[in-house]
Amino acid sequence: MTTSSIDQRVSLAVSTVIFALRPHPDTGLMTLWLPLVRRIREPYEGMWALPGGPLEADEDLAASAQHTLERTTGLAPNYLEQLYAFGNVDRSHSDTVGYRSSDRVVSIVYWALVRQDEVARAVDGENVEWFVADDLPPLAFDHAQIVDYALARLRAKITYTPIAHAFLPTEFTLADLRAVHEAVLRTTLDPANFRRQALATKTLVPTGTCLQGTSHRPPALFRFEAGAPTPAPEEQR
Amino acid sequence: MTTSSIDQRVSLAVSTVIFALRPHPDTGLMTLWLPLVRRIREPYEGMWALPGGPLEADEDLAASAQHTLERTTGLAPNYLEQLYAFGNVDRSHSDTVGYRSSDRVVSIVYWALVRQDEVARAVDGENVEWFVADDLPPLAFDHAQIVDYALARLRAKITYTPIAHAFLPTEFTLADLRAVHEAVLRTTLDPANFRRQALATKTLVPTGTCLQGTSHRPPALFRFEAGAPTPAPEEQR
DNA sequence: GGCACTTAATGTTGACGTGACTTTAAGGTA
DNA sequence: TACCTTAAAGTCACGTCAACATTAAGTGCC
Repeated sequence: MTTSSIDQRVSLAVSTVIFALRPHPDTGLMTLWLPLVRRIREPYEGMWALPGGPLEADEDLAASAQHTLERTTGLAPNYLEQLYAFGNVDRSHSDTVGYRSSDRVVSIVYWALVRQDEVARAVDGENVEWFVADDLPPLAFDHAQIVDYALARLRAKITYTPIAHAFLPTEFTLADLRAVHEAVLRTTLDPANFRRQALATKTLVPTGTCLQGTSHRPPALFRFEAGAPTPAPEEQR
Repeated sequence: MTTSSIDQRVSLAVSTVIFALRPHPDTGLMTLWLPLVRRIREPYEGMWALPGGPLEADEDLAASAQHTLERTTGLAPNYLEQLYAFGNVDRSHSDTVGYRSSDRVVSIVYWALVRQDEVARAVDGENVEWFVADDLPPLAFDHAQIVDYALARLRAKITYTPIAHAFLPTEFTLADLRAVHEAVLRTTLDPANFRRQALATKTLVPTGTCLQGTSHRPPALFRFEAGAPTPAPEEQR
């Protein structure tokens, strides 16, 4: 039915959408950011793209994502999950740009969350820059759609799974946790109701201590319940 | 950090977990079945495996899944969605069997649903056989885990998304729809409550007609609301 | 010290969804 | 006509949740 054309080969890449929280320069509000890498060769030379690279023959998929991440941005993610495998034939030149790559690329895309303090360690190198997730420049390939999908996934998953802690240090207040939700979902949440829901999940363990040094009633500190951070199905059992 | 060993290459395959409903031979109850293909070469020769094949260079991922499906089982799925990309290095010889394949295989796995009347068209060839999804023989590679994951996904998704209709013809009664849910989830559901929930989704359109020839009150017929059957993210927008 | 101010934490109330169950409707069959 | 079966609609108690109110516990200012 389908005869493979000789001048085209399928190669496999692993890319990652990495989310982090930082204050917005204008508003000062906590906002979702992600690091992008500037392409230094055709196609799409000079444009911004997701960090990624070819899959090495002796690397697991998730390991490949982590290695490229470490190599390009210096980041160690606190949460990593497979997003989707993008592999349509036309995706290299989907933006109607005249570029023609001889190789067809199938990208297995992961999405990752990093802690706020980890962001500080990030290498802001020559060709790596952070952008506001909801206000990105034009991206290479189909990476804009991929980011959209990752954003939708993050926003959906944070509402029914305790992944917000992946943005936070080991000890945090309920206000911290709520701030993460509000930043990700871009809404305000009722503190009282948020508390009730958060405590109902049973994934929060009170440390017994309170945060001191506030100019008001000191909030209780919590820790996230130990437990596997959503293992990939290949690692299950 | 990682030097690719010379004797190993990464190749890409697309496989599919196909679900269909048939009465169980013993109990007569509606049950989940899936077709498997007998392997005719090493590794795992003679064992049962998911239908699949190498990705052709000019084929989209979903198209590849559909083509292999058509080729091996003769089936045309009514629903097709990407499940996961399995690509760990050790997955070819994960069962401690002595087989050694020189190539490493990354499988992009889809899951599919076929209508009951479509199952009749299925080719029950020499090397294709249907099995009860929850009572499978030992499978080749890591396919048993893949099926488990697909089963979990199907059971989770049918509870919050209207995909049950993919098993049914265009017109059906609420009892038919409920029977699908009961077969997939292996439970009994309260008819009255199921009706309320089903109608609340607004995805069911009454045809106005009733099913005749029953030895009791004739049930109303419904049609599924037109609408894209969960497009893959690459096809969105 | 007393008061204003801020956030933490707890309580209250009404709307809504859901599971278990009951009642009525509409056919066929003995 | 009595009876059986399933369809379809209705009832009720319970739990969840958004919205709002109240109390608790600190700081800073006069």
